[in-house]
Amino acid sequence: MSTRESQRVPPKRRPFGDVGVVVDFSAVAADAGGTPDAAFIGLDRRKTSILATVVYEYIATGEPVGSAMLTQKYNLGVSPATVRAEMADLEEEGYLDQPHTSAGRVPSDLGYRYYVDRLMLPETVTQEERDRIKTEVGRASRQLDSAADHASHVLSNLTKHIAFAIAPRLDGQSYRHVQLIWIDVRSVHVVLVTNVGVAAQTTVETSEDVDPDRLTRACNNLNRHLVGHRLSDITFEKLNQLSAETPLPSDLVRLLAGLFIEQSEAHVERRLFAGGAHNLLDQQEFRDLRKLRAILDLLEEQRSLYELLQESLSTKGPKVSIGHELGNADMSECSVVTMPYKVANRNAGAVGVLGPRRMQYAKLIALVTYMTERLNVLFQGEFFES
Amino acid sequence: MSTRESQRVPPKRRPFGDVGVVVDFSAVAADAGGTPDAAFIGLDRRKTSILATVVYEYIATGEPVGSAMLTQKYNLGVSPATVRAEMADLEEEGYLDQPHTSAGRVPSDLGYRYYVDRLMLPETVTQEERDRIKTEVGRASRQLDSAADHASHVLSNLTKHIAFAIAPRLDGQSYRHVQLIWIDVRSVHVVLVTNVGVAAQTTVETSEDVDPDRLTRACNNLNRHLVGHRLSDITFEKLNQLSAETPLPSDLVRLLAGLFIEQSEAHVERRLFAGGAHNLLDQQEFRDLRKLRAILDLLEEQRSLYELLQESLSTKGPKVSIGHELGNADMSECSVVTMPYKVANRNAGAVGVLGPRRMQYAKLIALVTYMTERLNVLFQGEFFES
DNA sequence: CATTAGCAGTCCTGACCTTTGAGTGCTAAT
DNA sequence: ATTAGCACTCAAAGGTCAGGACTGCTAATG
Repeated sequence: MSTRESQRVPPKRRPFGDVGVVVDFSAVAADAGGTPDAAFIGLDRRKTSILATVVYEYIATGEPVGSAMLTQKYNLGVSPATVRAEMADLEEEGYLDQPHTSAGRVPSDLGYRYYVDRLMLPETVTQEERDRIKTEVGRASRQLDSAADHASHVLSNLTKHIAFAIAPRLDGQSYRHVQLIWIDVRSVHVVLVTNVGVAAQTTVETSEDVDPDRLTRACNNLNRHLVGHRLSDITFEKLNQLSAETPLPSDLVRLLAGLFIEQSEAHVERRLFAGGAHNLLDQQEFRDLRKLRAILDLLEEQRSLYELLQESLSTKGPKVSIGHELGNADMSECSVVTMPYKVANRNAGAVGVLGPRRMQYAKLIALVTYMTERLNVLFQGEFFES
Repeated sequence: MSTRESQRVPPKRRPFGDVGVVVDFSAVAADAGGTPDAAFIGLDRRKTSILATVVYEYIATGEPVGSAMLTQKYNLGVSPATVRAEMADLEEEGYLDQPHTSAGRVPSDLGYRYYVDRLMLPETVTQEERDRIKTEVGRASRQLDSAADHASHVLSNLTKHIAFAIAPRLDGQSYRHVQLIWIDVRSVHVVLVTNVGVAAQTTVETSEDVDPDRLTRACNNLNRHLVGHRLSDITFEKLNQLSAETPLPSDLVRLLAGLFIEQSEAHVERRLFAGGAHNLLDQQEFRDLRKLRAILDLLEEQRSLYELLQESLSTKGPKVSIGHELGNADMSECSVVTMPYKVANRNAGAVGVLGPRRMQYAKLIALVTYMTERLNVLFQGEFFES
């Protein structure tokens, strides 16, 4: 029925084509794959198309979209009145919202969700984008933290949103080498190298005096005994035992243990990298300073972002969280795209992009996906020959 | 005359006392030291007092200050009309501005300058502030970059403004130790330790294969020959010469040379640490999003901040730059307080605070000064026994 | 009977006006 | 020299109003 309708009127311009819209009345069915109707759970074709068009248009313009404008701009082949009726239904069913009685419609969380899950067409990453990501990740070389740092920077630049990343967990990695560098009698610099690169570097103030020679011996001793072990297998007891042979300051042993094992809680702020907050200023939805504030505070605090990425660790592909799905009132006008990356074939970290709900989901998914692919390559293997 | 005036009227409250203002009609003269009139270049006593009060009040409230309000709140002992006349003079002479005909007065750059140079009373740092700075600087231990990073963080938290710092220059420091850590055949991790701590740590991708044993020998060779040298004395030629004995990949030699010598240009972004941009949101002067934008872009770019700090390297005490003095149209509504810190008794880095011109100059100077004192202590000496 | 033209109704937006009040500069009196 | 008094200015806040972009409803229609 509706399909016939849209074909009957000879389109003055290719329907949707001019504006690059992702879906049209007939195309939707085709895109749905084997069972066309699978795409339309709860919604008939025309509703689906209208929903897609509304979401697409709203993402593009940021203005509530009205029926007249829609029929005209997208050559829908039906009258505004019909579109209005459909929109009213879609609102009833919760896919659209109306800011006020005499305004157009705006997608609801559910509307965005439906769009993301079933309607939008995948986007690609341009060659320039690839290049920037590749070189930037490349520059991070084998420093695990720095990779996350670079990832968040380049992603925020490319997306013009806030981007964030966590450095890889260490527990899937294996011990290669620890270098204890004597700084002075009361401080030691520690560099931990795993099978994928430099995993940690930090300076400890010790409460006992340290002798340089003894430090070297202890260091050799550690390396002799621990090389090849998975970090998560190295217990505090084992370290203590090794330290008994060639004594190390207890602070140092504790620190090492912390590096190898604890990992999770204490290091939130050290492991999360975020950037691009200034991009929020360009988003019309954040012209309200209080909303802006709320988001910036969230960033500052880091906790929420960290948890978002942690959650995504257990997923496989990209994960989109829309508005209230984020479970945080302050973020109810935002969406987040996250995706885990692997170290030695195991999810070990994640990157994400945070922006207004009105974001280019497909594009961001493509970018985030490509970024994780590069990180996967960076971290994929054993770089040591052993 | 004017002094008698102010004494004739029995003050209902201690003049200026209640609001903690920094100066009153008689006090100004006293504070000026030996030659009282030295403080009043171009301005008589009463004008000076009024200027001081206007600046103080404006900094406190952010509202243009009018004559009536001033006489009343500060018990000046003269009538609003008199104050008005004086204000008109002060405006004439360029110390005050008037946003519009029917508004009160606002300090001009020149007004702030006069206030900062001659009128304001020094502020102190509270015990809490001391403690926070001390512990935070302490946590940085002997990592030079991390000290700058911590400094900018804690300063931005304490001041609620943007704070920034540059990591110390290396050229005054002397070589203690380089650790070359073999990561894989094509990457090496480099840790440079100087007489004050860990000065650099970075990973290089080499274009030639690296043999671990040879790397160790080369490393020992470097250390044997270079220990004790000032970094600025280590030339590219010398490195090449050493590398001839025990060959190192040319990339690595270049990197080392860069670490020791080049320092200045290439590393801007690596050496500047800034934080606290979100604090701008609370400043009423940045409610205009475009101004906010301009400042954030500046931050992003880093160049300007870096240059500000570089300039301050040649000064001794705290340096205050007000509005147009900053020489940057985008910053014409901001002021900056900077101060250098020393490494081994030589200016080697600097910290700064950036905020609206309407800032608590005395307080910020106190905080910045204390911060540099702590950094000086951290970096003051030779921590090695040699 | 799904669709649609027509229409009344809603309500945001922006332009324009008025009022209010804080603050000024001038002047004449002290 | 100082100040009380006064007319004047101008930003900010509030109120009114027309315009316009929508809507939902209804009756007509192929």
